[in-house]
Amino acid sequence: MTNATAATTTPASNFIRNAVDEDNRTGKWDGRVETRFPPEPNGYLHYGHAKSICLNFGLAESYGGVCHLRFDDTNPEKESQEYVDSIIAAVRWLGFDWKQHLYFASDYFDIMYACAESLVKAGKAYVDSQSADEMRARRGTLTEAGIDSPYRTRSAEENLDLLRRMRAGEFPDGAHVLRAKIGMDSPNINMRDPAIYRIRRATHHRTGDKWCIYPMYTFAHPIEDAIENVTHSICTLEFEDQRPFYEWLLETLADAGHFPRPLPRQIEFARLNLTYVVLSKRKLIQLVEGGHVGGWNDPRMPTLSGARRRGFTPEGFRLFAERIGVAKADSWIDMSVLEECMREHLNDAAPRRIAVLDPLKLIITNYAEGTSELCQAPNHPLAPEWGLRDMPFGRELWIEREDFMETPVKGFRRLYPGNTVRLRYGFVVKCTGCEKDAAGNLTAVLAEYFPDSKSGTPGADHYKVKGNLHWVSATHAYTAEVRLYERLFAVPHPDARREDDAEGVEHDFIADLNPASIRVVEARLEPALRAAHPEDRFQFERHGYFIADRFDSAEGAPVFNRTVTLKASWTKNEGGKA
RNA sequence: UGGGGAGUCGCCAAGCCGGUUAAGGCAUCGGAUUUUGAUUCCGACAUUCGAGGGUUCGAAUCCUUCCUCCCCAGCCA
Repeated sequence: MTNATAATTTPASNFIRNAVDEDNRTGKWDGRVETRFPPEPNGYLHYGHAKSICLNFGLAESYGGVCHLRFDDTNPEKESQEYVDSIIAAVRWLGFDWKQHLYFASDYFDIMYACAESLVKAGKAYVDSQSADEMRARRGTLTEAGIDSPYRTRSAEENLDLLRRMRAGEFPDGAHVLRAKIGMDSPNINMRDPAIYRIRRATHHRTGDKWCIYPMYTFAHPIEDAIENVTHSICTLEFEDQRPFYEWLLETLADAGHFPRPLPRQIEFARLNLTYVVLSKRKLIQLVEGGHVGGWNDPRMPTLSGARRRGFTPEGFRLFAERIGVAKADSWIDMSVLEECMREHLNDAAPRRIAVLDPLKLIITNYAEGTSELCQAPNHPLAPEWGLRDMPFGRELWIEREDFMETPVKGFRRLYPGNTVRLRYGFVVKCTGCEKDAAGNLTAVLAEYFPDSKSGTPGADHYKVKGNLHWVSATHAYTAEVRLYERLFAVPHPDARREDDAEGVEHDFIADLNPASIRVVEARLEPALRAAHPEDRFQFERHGYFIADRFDSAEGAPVFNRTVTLKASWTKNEGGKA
């Protein structure tokens, strides 16, 4: 229908595709493109990961290549199978397929260890017995060179013996560390003999207690890429300074015959920054542990599990990734861009339904009591093939409270005494007044209907009205819980420092939470909605897109989450185009 | 202050190994259609590419000086 569904066709030019094109031109990889999405299973995936996933899988997809799903599980203390499972579910939910390429860094521990021994034998790595503090003290600063460790000159034999005993468990945690031997005077701090293996007695979620030494990311990652024959290793900008070591390691190992050339190439891109949320794991944990949200999959959380419950769609994320592009400049994407991508896909994909979220009784005074009739409404205005559904009409209806004003503001074209509107897919009615209780509170709106104005009947089109309101029969309505979500934070940059923040103190982003990020209402839904299954998505006309909650819905009794509202160019408070 | 990156329309972002009028998307603003104040559709929207110099017939693209922002001193990834 619109471009949302065809969005995956023409990828825009970007520096990564240019690099791949260049490699293809020179025949570097014989046209092969192999990427990887390498999360550490130490938490839940968030919107930022979606960008990386779409980038890596999308790149492979468009070049006829393959993208691996690889778990970078080199730090057992922080990782768990639970995270592995949730990550697999999230990537699969996004619709990507890694074929048989599901890998774990931990499966390469033997090879990595062999590489370490190889480095030691070649005099390119040594066992340092300084404490972490001592190492830090001798690392130098940004402007001063570091100082060689007193253990830096150990012989290859001694280093090999020490490394083997490290592996054998002869030393306590922290007693030694294996370091690459490059140079303590490098202007790039990451090249000042980086640590590549540490002793850590921790049970690994996959290798158990087989190892008591674990490779560092710096050392492990390039090797993982080389083992898997990755061609383009795409990561975020903060690893740029790591690239010289990535290349040093792989060149060194290739020289020693461990890996064939050409070697994989690391390419860095700018990570996603989104307004109105926080994406740092540390802050997300605070939100969960502080009870500010209902958990990691709370629909307001910027996690992929939260997005799924919220009703966001994989297609929407892909459109988003394509729309924001990829570059090296730090940039901020407004949340409205993501929301609009979701609307675009949902507009195509979601059947229409009627829901009254803030019910007000409308009484059709000239409609016979105790009777009702059926009206037909299309499931999608632009897709007649989706068919029609029945909606009962009767004397008493529920309409939206905001669709009536006793004394209308300028530009208001809904219900007010004397005005005529169409009850969508039903009849044209003329407002005759309203009823109030003793306290003066509005209790019902009164109107008369025109029997010859029923939608779909001959002549019904002769009525020209400006307002089209949704409604649901009071005697047939399905009353259900509907959660109305809004943005998690009230400000665009919850983690940015503010003028009035105390010196040296981090801004309290919790204070910026949007108090209206969730509102639960008891809505009146059209009867057809009773049959919705978990994760069925709909557009509630004139409101927005909603999804039946996958966890809280019961058979025949779904509850709904609002994914995103429809765009609104008119509100009675702000006024607008009349 | 050392090193590594980045600065093109309100937000993204092509272009950048010099060459016609600076892609495209989003947003915005007009107008048309519309039984969702939605969608869709048409139209408008950077004499200017962080700033200043310079080279050149010609520069966003080359040289140069400067400014601003981001990243790096874990036995995290």
